[in-house]
Amino acid sequence: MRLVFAGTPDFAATALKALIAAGHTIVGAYSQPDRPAGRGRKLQPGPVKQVALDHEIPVLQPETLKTPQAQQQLADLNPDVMIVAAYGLILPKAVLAIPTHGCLNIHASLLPRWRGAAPIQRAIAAGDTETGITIMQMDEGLDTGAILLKSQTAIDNSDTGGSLHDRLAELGGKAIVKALELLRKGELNGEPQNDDLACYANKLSKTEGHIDWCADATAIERLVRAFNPWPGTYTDLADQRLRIHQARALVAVSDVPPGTVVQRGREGIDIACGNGTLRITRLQLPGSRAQSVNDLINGGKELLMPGQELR
RNA sequence: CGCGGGAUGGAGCAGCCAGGUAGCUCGUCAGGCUCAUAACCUGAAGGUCGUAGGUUCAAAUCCUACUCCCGCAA
Repeated sequence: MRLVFAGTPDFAATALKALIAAGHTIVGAYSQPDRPAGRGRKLQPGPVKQVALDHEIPVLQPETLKTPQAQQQLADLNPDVMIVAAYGLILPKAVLAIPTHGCLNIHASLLPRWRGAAPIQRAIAAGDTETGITIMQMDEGLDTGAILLKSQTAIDNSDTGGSLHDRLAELGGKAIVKALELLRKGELNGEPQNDDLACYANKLSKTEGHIDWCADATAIERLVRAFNPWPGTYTDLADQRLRIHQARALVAVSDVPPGTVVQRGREGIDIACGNGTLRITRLQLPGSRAQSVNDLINGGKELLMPGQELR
């Protein structure tokens, strides 16, 4: 089969590598145009582009797929299937119809739950105990297409956005390879989604990572895990912004206002929350890299002393 | 040329502004105390102060360039 791949970040690159390893022929790889990124704002190729270049797969980076020219370009590749994973561009109806078997999407949740941009982090933040990968036949809606294949994994309470992302990326690669195998045998069948069970995973923003100490400690802990390593959670101490990398909720309740440091020790720094207490175990100071609370105390700085308040 | 912070034994930091003996909290190793310990006491090892130049009698410290790391912004 002639496959066209479309994706941009690491999650998609892992799937692309799985397809290549499974011996598939990729006749073209779509990826978002290089954007100025990082310090110095240099143009940087995304992970999918990098993998494609390494395997001498032609890379296409149109700004949009809405133009007739872009669509003709895809048609010229004469694809049987287009595999889409975290591409970031809308596929118009005309594009969905170009490949013989349409477009298959690798989505990082068990649809119809968590349709949208950030299903991995939203699942952790919501306290889900299970998530997975759905291979879906794309239609015009946002992650509304028929479900072709699911693969699940448990979320445990040490999972972070990063660890779950990596696990799901691997699962996604395996799932798409399996789906194509079923498609080849004519055994890939779709099942419509139950829209009543749908919910949406909104895009993550950095400001969402600003910890609200009035919230429940367990909810904050889940946010910290979900947003690690990106976009990260933070709080303000006086004029310094502290990034919180690791924390866990304690049941202990104190009578001080939420955001107040109640205890400071080598095992962690405890902060009063709206309900419960959050023990910060790993954090990052301005200009520095992430460090454990033990390291912070070794440094001798009188930061986060009991009684200080975080905002 | 986007803005700013940083690099000092294995870890986290102080010292730099006002050049002159390598410091602190840990870790490691050895010994001691103890029924015992991640606790306590004593001692030891371990550092080209990111790299390369410059100024100086003398540079971790002042000047220049470069490398790498971090935050913001994208």
